[in-house]
Amino acid sequence: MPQTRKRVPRAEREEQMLEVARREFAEHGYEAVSMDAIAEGVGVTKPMLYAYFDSKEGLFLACTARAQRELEEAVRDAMAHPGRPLDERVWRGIVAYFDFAERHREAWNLVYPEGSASTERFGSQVREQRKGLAEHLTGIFEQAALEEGLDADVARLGAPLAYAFVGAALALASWWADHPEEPKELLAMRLMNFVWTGLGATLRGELWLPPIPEEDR
Amino acid sequence: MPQTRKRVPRAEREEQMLEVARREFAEHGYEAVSMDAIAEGVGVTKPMLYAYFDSKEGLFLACTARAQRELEEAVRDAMAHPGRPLDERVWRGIVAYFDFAERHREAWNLVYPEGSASTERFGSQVREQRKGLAEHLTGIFEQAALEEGLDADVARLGAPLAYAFVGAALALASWWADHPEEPKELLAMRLMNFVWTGLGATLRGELWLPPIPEEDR
Amino acid sequence: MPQTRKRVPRAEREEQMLEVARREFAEHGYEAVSMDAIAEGVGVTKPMLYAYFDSKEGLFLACTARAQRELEEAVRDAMAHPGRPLDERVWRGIVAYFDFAERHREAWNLVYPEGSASTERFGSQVREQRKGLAEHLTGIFEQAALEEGLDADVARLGAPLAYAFVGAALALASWWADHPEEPKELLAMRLMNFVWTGLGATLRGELWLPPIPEEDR
Amino acid sequence: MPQTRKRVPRAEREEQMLEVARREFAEHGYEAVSMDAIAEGVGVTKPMLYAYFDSKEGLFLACTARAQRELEEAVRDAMAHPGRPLDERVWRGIVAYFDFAERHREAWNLVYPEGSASTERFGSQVREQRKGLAEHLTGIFEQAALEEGLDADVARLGAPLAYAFVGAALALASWWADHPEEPKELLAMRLMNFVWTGLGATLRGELWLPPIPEEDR
DNA sequence: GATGAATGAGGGTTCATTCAT
DNA sequence: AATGAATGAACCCTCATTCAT
Repeated sequence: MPQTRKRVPRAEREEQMLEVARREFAEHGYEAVSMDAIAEGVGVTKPMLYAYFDSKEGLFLACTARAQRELEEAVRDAMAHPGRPLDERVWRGIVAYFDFAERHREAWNLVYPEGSASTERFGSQVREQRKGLAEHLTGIFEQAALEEGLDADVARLGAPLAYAFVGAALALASWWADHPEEPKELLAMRLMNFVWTGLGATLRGELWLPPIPEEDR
Repeated sequence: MPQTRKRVPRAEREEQMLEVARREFAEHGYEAVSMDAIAEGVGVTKPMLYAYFDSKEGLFLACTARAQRELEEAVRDAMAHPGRPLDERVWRGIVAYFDFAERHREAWNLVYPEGSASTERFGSQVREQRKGLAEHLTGIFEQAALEEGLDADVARLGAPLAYAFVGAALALASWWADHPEEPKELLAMRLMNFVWTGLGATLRGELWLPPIPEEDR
Repeated sequence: MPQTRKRVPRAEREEQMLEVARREFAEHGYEAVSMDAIAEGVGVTKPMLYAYFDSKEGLFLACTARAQRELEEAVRDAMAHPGRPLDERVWRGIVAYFDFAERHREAWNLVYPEGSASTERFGSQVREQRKGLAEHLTGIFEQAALEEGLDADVARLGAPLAYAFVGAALALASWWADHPEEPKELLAMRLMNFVWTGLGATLRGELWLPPIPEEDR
Repeated sequence: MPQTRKRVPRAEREEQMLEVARREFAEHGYEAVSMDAIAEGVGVTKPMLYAYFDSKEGLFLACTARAQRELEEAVRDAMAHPGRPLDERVWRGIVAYFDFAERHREAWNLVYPEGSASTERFGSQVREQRKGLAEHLTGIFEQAALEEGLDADVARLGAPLAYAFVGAALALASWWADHPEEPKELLAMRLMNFVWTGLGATLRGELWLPPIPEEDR
């Protein structure tokens, strides 16, 4: 005789589930979290989880997708100042990025599960989701390059650099986790300095060239 | 009657085990690999694995530690040209890095399990191991900065930048996995350009400063 | 707000449910069918199923009982030609039997779930229902025997033979499923020839006797 | 710390498992039996079952295959009296059949799970196994027919009749379950009488023809 | 008449790990 | 040095069934 404990409308329950699941997944990783644990955390029984999310995989993917979307939106919004110069917009993006890492640590861990939450076999799917940010940056860079009068070929070089950029930011945020005393703005400034000069030079077509190896001389 | 299948000296067996385990972990991730599968791959029975490595965790950590060490050594060796200028040494390091990613994909996947091999709950331990490279770079940067006459405080700024540097390299290597047509050297050059100018400027004390926000004016 | 989707009178709903349930049970077997699936097939929610049939078991039994009744009626009706000789009546019964197997495959599968729909733990109940046909035949045989002047004791021998008869028919129908090219009438004729001569002889008191075993001689 | 309770060689354990599983499946049907129950019956834990039989399905199929083989062999052996006339050989087969049903009730129930042990979705596989007996009979009938000088076309008619035969025997054995007071030999004689006359006539080419339907006259 | 939300119970399967030989 | 036999503990998932509306 099923004891119906509390009747909560679907949307709300879904919300609760996502919240708990996100926390658990972020903290322990996909494999280490059991559906039982999540259910208990929500105060429901397992079948409800399956009724709403079909499978553990489904629930996990729902969590990451949402976290991804939130991060992307935060950065996007911060950069959406059409009239302003590119460096300022990038700067705002960086700040938003670190801000998000600080204020939504769980979501952030799901997006960049560097050794904390595992992405396991979801690699492809999660990476696909993750591309969003880099692609967005790529677009901005290309456009900016074109506006500055560079030709399309050079502008297209921006793509891998956007990825490198995001990677640098990610690594810095990771480093930050071990040095929480560092103020966020200083961190952002560091990244900006690190990245902006080189980026600017590259987009302007300046080139560093490798020294001719001794053995080739 | 326990059939002693083949008597193989300890060192050799250990080698075989590490090899198989590394391959399996790199390809499927920690959780998805069973001790059964590894034992079968080696051609031994499970108790042997436990006799040599205590636990699954121990075996896994042995794999990552070794992979980590190999990558580190490769980069270190490449940079060990005392007389040469810093830019050249960094350049060589970058090339060695990408080279390693290309030629020892399995080891590389264990070190940077971006969604393929999971690090799962070993986050802390693996990250600890992983620090090696960035720390090494940090040391080099600091020393170079001192040699260039900068004071120690400024030099210490190099640390987070070294992390950012490695992060950028990692992201670029990831991007590379999706664009294998790109020649490795071009990639390395891109990273060098991206990173070197900014790094140099930073180490020289030049500073990009954020625009004063409108609302503060 | 509980959305009352469609108000359908009880009898009609019951009909729909039985139809869907029969189809599902016949195709996948009792255990492999979930109440969810049936409810969805009908376009109702599960509680309705329970309101009408109490339990899964109840629903299933309702399906088989009905299928059983239909088959029985078909054969009965076909044999109900009081004036005609017994062989003709039996012949008509056989034809009706195969006809039913062909035209109401689902119902037939529920009655004789040879490896398709499982009867599972309902063995006793379903077998009880299934007896109907054999018992009916028994009655006819007995009556015919009496009419032919045989005494009651011999007539009673008809009972097991009636079962054997039905078993032979069933097996032949199963064989038919693998040889659908065979015309139904030919099949019926085969069965009739197979069964009628021996049956007639038996009812007439003729006897085949086993050879005296060598070891007894 | 796994408490190794008793060490039993593989072959023996396999035997135990098959025995228990057969009993359980025969009595309650596939779905109603849990691996837990079987394991407990054997005095082992579940993983051992999986180590030896891969899956519940595998275990079940191993049971039925063996039961099938045993029954077939019993009947085959009984009929293997090359010099003797066909009727005697068939008679011996029938007796062996009922004998088996009586003495190995569990195995028999697995082969003909008429409402007791369910064959569920294994229909095709089990039926395939089951064909053996009928096919064997078919062969014997054909050969006998040829020996009696009938032409091949008529002889081939034997196939469906062999199935009908086996079906009749099965039904009779089922009926027997409800009338255990009946001596096995009498049952066999009944079947023989029922079946032999008709079969003989058919193989001799005699034909019962349906009466011309009234409406066609 | 009808529904959405909920549950308890259990089933198959897999795994890391170990004892006895 | 090596193995075959064994286990305890989970885990994912599904199902029949019901309460509150």
